[in-house]
Amino acid sequence: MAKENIETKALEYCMDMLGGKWKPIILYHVSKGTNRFNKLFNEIEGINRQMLSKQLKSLERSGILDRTLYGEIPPRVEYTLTPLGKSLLPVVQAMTKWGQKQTKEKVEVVEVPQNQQLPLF
Amino acid sequence: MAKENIETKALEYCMDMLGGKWKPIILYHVSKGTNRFNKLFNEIEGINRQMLSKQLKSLERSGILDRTLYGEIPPRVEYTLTPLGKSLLPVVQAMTKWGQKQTKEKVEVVEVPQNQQLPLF
DNA sequence: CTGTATCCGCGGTGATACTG
DNA sequence: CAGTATCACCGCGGATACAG
Repeated sequence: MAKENIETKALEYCMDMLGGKWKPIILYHVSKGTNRFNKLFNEIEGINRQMLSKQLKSLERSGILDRTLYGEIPPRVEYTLTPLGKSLLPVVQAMTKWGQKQTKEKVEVVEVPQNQQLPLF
Repeated sequence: MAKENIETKALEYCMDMLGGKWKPIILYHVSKGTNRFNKLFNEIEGINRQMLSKQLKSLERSGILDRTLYGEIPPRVEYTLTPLGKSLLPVVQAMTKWGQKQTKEKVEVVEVPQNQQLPLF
């Protein structure tokens, strides 16, 4: 032992933040400028209010989103990315890019040659 | 409607592949060259055999891992990344990098200035 | 060595209705 | 407009034992 894996901890930490079905999607929409509850609710297909509320609260607790309540009638709430949330966008973007590539290549299944050693990590 | 969100679908697709507690961690270890069952089992702290088996099978079904069984006694199995699996490494790497940064900055909490508009997406 | 079988708790996820 | 309350399902994740 003794070799406590730093990368593993980092991955776990990240998955704690981004885990679940909705969080990356919410982050994406907020990053695009959608910041009000019902707007998010309408744009995110398949979610219901409770889920949206729960996930928003979770993201808020994690320090990824800020929630601003304006004391108006009718009430207005705006969600914005914190600096921490913004730092997460490259990750979301990497996931998006990968997903787009795959869903596209479903059609044009090209023979992918065996890649050589990737020097990642 | 009609505005079916491509990025959202891409994100969902990616989360289907990488979702759950263990998959990114397994991918990371396999990418580092650990490819035998018990080696993975020993290196991944906190997992049990069934979970490892389940996740490996799931990754195999997703086309992310290849499983090679050598007809030897005792049996030997090796897991390797498929091209699809390799294409996923940048995503895992992005998550790792983010997680490392955050866990480090826990100590040296510098005042982070308000970032200007990020042109992501 | 490399798994599978069985059993189970808990929480993520969800539909619906109600509230300030 | 922006949530919360309630109820329920289901499968992930896990402990332990068994198998080829």
